[in-house]
Amino acid sequence: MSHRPFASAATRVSAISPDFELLTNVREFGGTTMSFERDAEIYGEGEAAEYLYKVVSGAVRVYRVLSDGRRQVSAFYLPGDVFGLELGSEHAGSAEAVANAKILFVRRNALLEASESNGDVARELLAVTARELRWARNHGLLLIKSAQERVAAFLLEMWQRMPRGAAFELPMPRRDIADYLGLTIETVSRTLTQFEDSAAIKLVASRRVVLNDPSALRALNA
Amino acid sequence: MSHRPFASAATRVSAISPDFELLTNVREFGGTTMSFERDAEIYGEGEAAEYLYKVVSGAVRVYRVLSDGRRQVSAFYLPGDVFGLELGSEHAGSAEAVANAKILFVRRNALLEASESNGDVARELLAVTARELRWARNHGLLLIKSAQERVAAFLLEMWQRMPRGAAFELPMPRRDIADYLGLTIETVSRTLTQFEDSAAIKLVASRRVVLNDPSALRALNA
DNA sequence: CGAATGCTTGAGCTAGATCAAGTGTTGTGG
DNA sequence: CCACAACACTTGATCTAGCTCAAGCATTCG
Repeated sequence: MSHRPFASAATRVSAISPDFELLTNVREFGGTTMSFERDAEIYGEGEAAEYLYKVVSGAVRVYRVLSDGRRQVSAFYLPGDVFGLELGSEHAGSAEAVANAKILFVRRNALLEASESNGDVARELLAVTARELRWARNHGLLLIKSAQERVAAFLLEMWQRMPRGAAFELPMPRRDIADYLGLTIETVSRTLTQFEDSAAIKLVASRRVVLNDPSALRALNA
Repeated sequence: MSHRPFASAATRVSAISPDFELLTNVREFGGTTMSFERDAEIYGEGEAAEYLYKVVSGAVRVYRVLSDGRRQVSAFYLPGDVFGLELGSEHAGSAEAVANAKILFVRRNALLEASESNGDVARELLAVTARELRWARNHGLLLIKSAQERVAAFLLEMWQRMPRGAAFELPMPRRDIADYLGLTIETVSRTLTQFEDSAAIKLVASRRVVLNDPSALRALNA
C-alpha cells in the first residue's frame, strides 16, 4: 500500500496546495507533533537543519541576533505556515514559540529524498522557498518605510493572515513587533496610539485590535 | 544526439555548480545573449517573467519603487550571477544595467519543463532560489544596522564578489549604493570619507576603492 | 570650453531613539 | 478576595543619527 506512496498525487500544477499539504500530510515522512510553551526554543541558529516545521496551532517567530544584542525578527508564522526549510545544512536563524504552540516536525532528509523521485514534492519545496523569498523581499521593502507605514503594513498583514473578523488578537508582545519592524517598542506603541486617535483602529486590549478603517491604513502604504 | 540531453549530467549533489552552469549552459534551453547600455531596462516590474538571466559581463541592479518615488535596490548582480527567477508569472521588481552589460537569456518555460524530468535542473532551480533567499535575509539584517555598519558591509560584500585584488572598482553610482543600503547619497559619501580618514580605505577615484584594512571594516560588522 | 552629471561638504532639522516615569494587567501566595 | 510582585504597555522629555537643503568641486562629454 505504501509501495508507491505518490502514485496517486494530484496533477502537477494543482498539487501545490496553499498549505503545502503534500509536504506535511504524507505518512511516509513520519511527521510528529510537539508542544512548545511561550518563548520555548524550537531550533537555534547554527543547529543542524534536520526538520521542516509546520505550525499546527499558536505562533512562531524566527529571528537573528547581532553580536551586541540587537535582534531582528525576520518572520512570524501562524497556523498552516511551513518554516525552517534550509538549503544549507544548518539553520540561519532561531525559532521560538511566540505563544504556546503545537508544531509538526517533518524529517528534512525524507523530503529531499522524496523530491528526487517525486516532482510534486520537489515543486512544493520550491514553492515554499519562493514564498519565503517573496516575504523576505517585502520585509526588506518595509524596512525603508516610515514608522507609520511599517506599523500600518504590519497590522494589515496580520489582519489578512489571522482567522478573520473585524477584530483580531496579536499573538506577540510589542518587543517582537518592534524587532520585526526595525523600530523600538516605544515607537510602535506611540504609532498605535496615533492610529487610535485618528480612529483608524481601536485597541480593545493591548493585543486586541479592531480595524475600524483598513483603507486608512492601506492609504499609508506607499 | 540531443535525444536525452541530460543523460550524462553529473551526479546529483555535485551537479549544483557555484555558477549554476546546468541552468544556463545547456544548448536545449536556447539561451541568447543581449547587450544593454548603462541604465537600460532588462525587465520591468509586473512584466511577464519569461526568462531567467545570467550576467555575462557588466553589472545589474534589481529594484522596486514605492508610489512616492522611494526606491529600494534589492540586489546587485555581477558576472556569473543568475537573476530574475520568479515562481509567480510576473516579475516582482525591475532590472537595469548598472554599467554596460551582456546578459544571457534562458527561457523560463524550457527550464521549468526540464526540471520536471531532470532532477539536477530542479535542484539548481531550488539552489538559485535558496541563495536569493539567503541574500534577501542578509540584506534585511543590514537594514537594521547603523550607517557605518551598512557601508562597511557593502564594501566587504563587493570586495568579496569582485575579481579580487586589494583595489576594486564599484560599478554603480552613489545613488544605487544609497538605495541598496537604505541611506541617502550624502550619508554614504560622508561615511566613505570617515573610513578614509580612519585609514581603513582609500578612494583612489570616487568609484575605485583600496581596502587598506579589511579587518577594521569587519570589526564594524556587528 | 561650457554644461551636465556625479560626488563631497556644510549647516540645520526631524523622526525616531533613548532615558525615565507612570499605568495597567496577570499571576501568586496569604 | 485582596496584596504585591512581575511584567507588558504607554506616555513624556530629551537627544542624536541620519535626513534635507544648499553650495561647492571634479569629471566627463559635446
